[in-house]
Amino acid sequence: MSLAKLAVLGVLMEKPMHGYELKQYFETRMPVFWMINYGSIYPVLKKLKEEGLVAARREVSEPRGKIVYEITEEGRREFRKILKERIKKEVHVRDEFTLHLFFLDYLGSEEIKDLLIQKKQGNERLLAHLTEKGETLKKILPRHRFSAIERGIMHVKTELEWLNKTIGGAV
Amino acid sequence: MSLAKLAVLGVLMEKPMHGYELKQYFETRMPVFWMINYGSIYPVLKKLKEEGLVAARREVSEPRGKIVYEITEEGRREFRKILKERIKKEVHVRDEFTLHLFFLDYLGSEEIKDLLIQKKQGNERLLAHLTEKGETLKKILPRHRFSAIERGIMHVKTELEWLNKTIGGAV
DNA sequence: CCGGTCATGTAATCTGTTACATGATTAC
DNA sequence: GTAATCATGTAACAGATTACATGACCGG
Repeated sequence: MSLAKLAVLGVLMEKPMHGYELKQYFETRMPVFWMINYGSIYPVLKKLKEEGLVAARREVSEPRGKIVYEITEEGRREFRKILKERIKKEVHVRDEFTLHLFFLDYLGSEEIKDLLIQKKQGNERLLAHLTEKGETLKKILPRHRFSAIERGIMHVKTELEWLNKTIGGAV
Repeated sequence: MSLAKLAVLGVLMEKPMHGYELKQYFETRMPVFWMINYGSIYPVLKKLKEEGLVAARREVSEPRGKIVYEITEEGRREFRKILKERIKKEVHVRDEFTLHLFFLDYLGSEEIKDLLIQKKQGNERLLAHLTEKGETLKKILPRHRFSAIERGIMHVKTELEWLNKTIGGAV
């Protein structure tokens, strides 16, 4: 199962939704952390329906309007199964930025410093944003969803620590 | 430019290589941090050649053997330009595991605990591996390539900190 | 009635992985 | 001579993004 399918199925675990609403959900409830676009959502919903993991119904009141998708019992079982499997998969430290860092020595030391300072500012903005978001979300989010945000904050702080150290060392 | 192209070009910045050698380079010099497979390497080399970013020459001694690729001056310029551009791009906290965490509350608390403990063990193994690797690489790697490894270690430690906290809280 | 946003969808494209296919060279 | 590994490449597929296309509905 693709990540996009798992993501959609996971959101539908909460309540039935239509495609447009799903997009908004990602934008407002998992901002910064996850995104998905219409070019994925509709094809994914179609496939999930074909596999019997979601059921679709057109709102009776709106004959040409929204199509609401509801996760089926089989969908819930499958979701839990796949989620567990994926989490078990190997841990990795593989991200784009790591690759970029491997090549950083090919740039000039002034350039490097500028780039790292820019990164630092970006991370500071992100930290401020997450901290604020975290405060307001603390009470209303389910336990582990909040702890996912906490985790994000911790990693951003670590990134800042590393950036400060590296910028300092680059003087 | 795709990540795979940047990765190949970045490795060729060090010295001319043939396809098979490139694969080994990633496996031995950036283990855990980055990987690339033949199905990408050869098509990427072909494209880079067409774009004039690398030059290919067949080893004279081996008429049917290795094709050595060397980065061109234009390739070097382009590599530095693209690397800077990519680093400037927005900071993100988007990874598969984050998405999975958002859905963790749909699993049972025993299952969650088991999964987190498994993750912890995986991260401990990874930390041990990186620490050992880091020790031996410290002297021989260019400055920022080493600091990329340090960064990896810091993030793995943060992950462990978060896992311990979360496992503790889940009791 | 007109602009925004709600709502659904497809087509083209890009990137990357897996699997397959082939053959040379080296070590035993 | 035969197994391992060196070496290059293609084809099929999977996953996701971007751009395009369409039209309903609502507020001013």
